[in-house]
Amino acid sequence: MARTEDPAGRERILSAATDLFYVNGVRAVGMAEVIAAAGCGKHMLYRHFPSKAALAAAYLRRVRAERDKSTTRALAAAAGASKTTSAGDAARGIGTTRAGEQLVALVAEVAAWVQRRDYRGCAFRNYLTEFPAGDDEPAAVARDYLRDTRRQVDELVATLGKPGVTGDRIWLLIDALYGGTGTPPQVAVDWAKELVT
Amino acid sequence: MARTEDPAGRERILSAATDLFYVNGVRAVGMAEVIAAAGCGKHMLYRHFPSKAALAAAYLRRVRAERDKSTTRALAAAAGASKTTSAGDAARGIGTTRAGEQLVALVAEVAAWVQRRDYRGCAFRNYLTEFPAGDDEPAAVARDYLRDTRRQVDELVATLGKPGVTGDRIWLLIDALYGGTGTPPQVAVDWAKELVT
DNA sequence: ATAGTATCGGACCGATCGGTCCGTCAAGGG
DNA sequence: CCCTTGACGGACCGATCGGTCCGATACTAT
Repeated sequence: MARTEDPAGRERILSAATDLFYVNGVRAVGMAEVIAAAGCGKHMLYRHFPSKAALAAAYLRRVRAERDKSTTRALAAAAGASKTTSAGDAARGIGTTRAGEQLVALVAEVAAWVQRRDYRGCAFRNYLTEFPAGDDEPAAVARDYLRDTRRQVDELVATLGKPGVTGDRIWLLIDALYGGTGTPPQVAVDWAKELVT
Repeated sequence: MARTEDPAGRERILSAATDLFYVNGVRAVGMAEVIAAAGCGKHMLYRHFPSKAALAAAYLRRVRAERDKSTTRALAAAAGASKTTSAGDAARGIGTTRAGEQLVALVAEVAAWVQRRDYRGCAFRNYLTEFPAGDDEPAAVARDYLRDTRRQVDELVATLGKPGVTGDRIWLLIDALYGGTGTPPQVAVDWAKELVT
């Protein structure tokens, strides 16, 4: 091999694709646009990502990793100085008051997320809207994310002693935040606080 | 003129386009597909709708008309046997208890809407997701709908004697319903009832 | 210095896009 | 009866899509 195999090549490509896909939508962005933004050749792109679907899947996985990290951090902070790393572990073995605080923290984390500059909706919901009949790899990544986060809420609510409708209501608030059309996100956070007390 | 000028031609085209656009997304549906589904020639289609954007705008206007009719009917029913036709008139001049019932009726109407067979999200939100930077005619129709319905909620809440946050919370429930990802819609309706009592 | 290899960037492919144009045909009125 | 009129539907247009291929280039290991 001659050069160093591409040190940050894949990262540059995926980073550029992430920005473009999220801001403009996956369908609206062509591979040529990604190549131009990444400053590489077609060779490099198709070496790392053999198709547009593979690139889109990597984009969604990247967003998911970012979301999971932020969520896990928020849950851990709400659980106190616990050294738990996975959300599932955090949900189990913590007192019910902790579970309530964690649910509020979960809603607050989403509220903070949707207030980011250039927030343009949930990347996973957006993808499923763009490809409603899609059964390809990125669609699976998107659906897995929604299923897993929904399960995360359910587990926390199960730890809490509240009636079963609380989980649905928390998830209602999260859905509202992700698809929000102007309502101040703090309203959802305050409402979640009332819900768990 | 020879033939009858096209009695239901425009209707057939718009009906076919509405189904295709809503189910598969505007971007994913080509004009040839609309033509095939409508069973007409290209001539007819481009006579009634000079461009795809015009057809998409007509599609959204059609959905809006359907939504407005259903909403107005629900509001009138909640206001009693009033003979008001416009939602704005219904909101004004009705007692505060009526306004509360109307807000619940509004949420219930959306809940019923999202439980329709083959519901695939809010057509207006979907379009804005597919064309995030769109400043064309259909985007304006979509944004107008969201703005007007939001204003409708605000007016009803103003009639009600509740604190200002109630309007945001009602709208939160409506946003959650439209972008819902599995939560039973009745949960939102029940929550709205608690909210206005 | 030279051989070898990885990258670049553009030519190129077939398919499809929205949109235009026109030859053909059927129907209704003089 | 013919003749006007309008719809059909396919040919066609330029542009763009995702994806392949290849010549030119530049760098590294020997």
